[in-house]
Amino acid sequence: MIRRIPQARDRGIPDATVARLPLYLRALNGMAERGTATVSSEDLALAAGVNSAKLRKDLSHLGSYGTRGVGYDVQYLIYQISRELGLTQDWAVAIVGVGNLGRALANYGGFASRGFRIAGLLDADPHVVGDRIAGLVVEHADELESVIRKRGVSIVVIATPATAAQQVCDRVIAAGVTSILNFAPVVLAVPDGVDVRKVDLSIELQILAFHEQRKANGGPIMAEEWPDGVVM
Amino acid sequence: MIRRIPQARDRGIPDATVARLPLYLRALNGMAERGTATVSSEDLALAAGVNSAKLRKDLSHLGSYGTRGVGYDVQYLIYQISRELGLTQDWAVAIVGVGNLGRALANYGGFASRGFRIAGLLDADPHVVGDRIAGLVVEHADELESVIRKRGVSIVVIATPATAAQQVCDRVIAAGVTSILNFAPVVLAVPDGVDVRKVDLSIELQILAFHEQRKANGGPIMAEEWPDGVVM
DNA sequence: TCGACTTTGTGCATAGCTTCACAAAGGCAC
DNA sequence: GTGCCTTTGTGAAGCTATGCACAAAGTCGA
Repeated sequence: MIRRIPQARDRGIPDATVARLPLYLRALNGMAERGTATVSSEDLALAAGVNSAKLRKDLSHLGSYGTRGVGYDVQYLIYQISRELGLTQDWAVAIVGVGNLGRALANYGGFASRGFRIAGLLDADPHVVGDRIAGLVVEHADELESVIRKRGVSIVVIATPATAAQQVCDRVIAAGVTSILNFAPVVLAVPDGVDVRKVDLSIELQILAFHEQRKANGGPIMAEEWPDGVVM
Repeated sequence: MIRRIPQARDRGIPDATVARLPLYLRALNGMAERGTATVSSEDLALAAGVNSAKLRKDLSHLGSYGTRGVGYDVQYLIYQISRELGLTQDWAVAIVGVGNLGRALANYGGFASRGFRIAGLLDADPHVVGDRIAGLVVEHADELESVIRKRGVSIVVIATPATAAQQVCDRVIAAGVTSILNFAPVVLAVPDGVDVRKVDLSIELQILAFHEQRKANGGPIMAEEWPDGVVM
């Protein structure tokens, strides 16, 4: 009865591998553009910023697509990874929340080129509704369910303020969506079977600050006590 | 001679733990705002979306800040986590690339409230230079080194197009910066001792698409062969 | 003061991920 | 063909992270 939702154990492709496949795909696309026909695991690993043994093991989870003594056919590998990731089909994506971040996402070219078609932009602010962004007219958030159903949206991007995120989340799940990309700084509560991925702009900075502090101090501040004057 | 740069083994705090501390901090801040004085590992874990044993083990790496039978003092724990992450000091951050994403970052309230002060906005486009965003005037990218040195910038956010990212990266490293948050879809090459964290808007969508495909098909497409008509 | 109750901190077992190192497999020159 | 060279794919080992389960440590009422 235990169903681990965000895991990729279906056919045994480890999550860590799935997370790196888009990286390999990007490196391969760059090579294809430059006309490279085949590539060794060593070179591809270098371009993707990983170690070559890891790359080979990752690819081996998809199948045996290399040729010993030669390497991997760039075009063929692009196809295989794309297929595995589900990028050979078209995904209709709706973006909820059209602030600066929503606009940045709507205009980001990296989506369309990978099979992600933006099928709707929605916002609750009447001042934003009706704006034309990236070729789409912003619709009112009230239309959320209807947009999802009519346009076959299967992935929803939440780029709303934190306060609205859970409500939007509940509604899109009720409308049948099971894949959500959340940019709002909240932990969304979702039922089993729904995948949520989270991108948090400030968490990354905080992790950097941690390392930067360590570099600067050569160790943590040793005063572990509560400083004077702070009320407990 | 092997120096693992992006690792946090300085005082033995695992990377996985460091990555979750900001999450706990956010949950704690919410509780503090609602006036909660103490919290159990169970409740805090619930709010942060992790399991309580993991939370306790994470916190135990920082020290023994809980009280058995009671829980954790919210204010005290906020202080300890903040200190460990280096958020009790002020960090000067420069954002390079003021497109939609750069603007979203500049306007994002989550930075200022955590000790990250935006000390500079830079762009290479003369049409953008001079714009006033979030209280700052956008400066020309030529000023990069001077802004970094004069304002004590220690963390740089790269929000430029992919083509400019490596060049910007090289320049900020030459100017002494060792912590970089990269939003451009490229793998940056950096020397030892420089931390790069990467946020990739399209990789997350691709991972979602993978899981969504698995849900839809109940397994991978079984045609593993190269489709007819595609040139190898 | 004492005993019942709560909750932390952690030893241990397990699962997952990374890396090494090498046999197996294919290409290529002659 | 044959033998050498390159590069893949993978077993095995080591490392990191997770989660259980419980002793230790504290609170609180009587």
